[in-house]
Amino acid sequence: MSRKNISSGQPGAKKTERYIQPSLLLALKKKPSYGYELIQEISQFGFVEGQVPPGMIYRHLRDLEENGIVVSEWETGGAGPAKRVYQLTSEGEAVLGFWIDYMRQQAERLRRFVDMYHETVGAGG
Amino acid sequence: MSRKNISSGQPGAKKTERYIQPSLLLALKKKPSYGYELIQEISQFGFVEGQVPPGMIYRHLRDLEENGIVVSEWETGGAGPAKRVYQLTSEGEAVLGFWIDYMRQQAERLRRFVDMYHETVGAGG
DNA sequence: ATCGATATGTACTTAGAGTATCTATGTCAA
DNA sequence: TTGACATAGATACTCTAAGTACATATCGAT
Repeated sequence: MSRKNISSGQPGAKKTERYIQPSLLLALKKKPSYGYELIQEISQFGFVEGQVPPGMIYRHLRDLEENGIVVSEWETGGAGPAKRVYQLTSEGEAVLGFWIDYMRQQAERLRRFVDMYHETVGAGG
Repeated sequence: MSRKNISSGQPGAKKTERYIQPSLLLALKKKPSYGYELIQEISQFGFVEGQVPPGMIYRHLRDLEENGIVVSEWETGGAGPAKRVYQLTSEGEAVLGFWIDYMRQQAERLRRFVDMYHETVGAGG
């Protein structure tokens, strides 16, 4: 087919907003955690279907740590290989605060948009 | 500075969800329109600050037309240079419907996320 | 000692956003 | 009648971030 997949750019297609960073931050606010566990935790928030591939999580965590939003330390005790346990910094708390603000506003914009759609349809469009 | 800008990936920073495609589709559902006018129209929805650069709009419109979501025709009458006027196809209406569905769900997820944050904070986090 | 599960990490590719620039046409005024 | 300006559309280039695949290390069980 020369024609591109019609679903490119549509909602369930590929590039919908996944909110991985704020999900990690909120999970870490609840309790310090590590990569593999965070993969499970953030699936609860519902922004991603299935599980986020580990590579992405570790990339995010590394990035967050470089920016002082989280800090980590190795936890060697316990079963299995050592875990790198992350926790929020106070800077991270602030960043999460910004995210929450943005997300509340975004939710509001989305609701307004959906309302406008229904008004348009309802008015005989 | 070797350290990357701390705001990378944060909400007001760069890569927040802009919903340009559904904005174009809803604007076109309200009435057929053309590039320059659409730039004005979609700013009302509030997903982008300021105005979207023309290049992006035309890229989107071309993409939408390639996928049969909109159709266009030249309107030579009227003042100024000719306008390429777009309108939704029935397929486009369906796509907008999917977007609306997704956006309502996304709004719901965002609200839940924000609620969870406040529960965490409120519970003494 | 080797196999699988857990856990973390790196490398490669590509899609999409951002940015800058370019062309064309009509209007208006000098 | 031409030259500047506003409108309108289009394209090319760059760069970031997401997606994907693969690689490494450790521990426990058999």
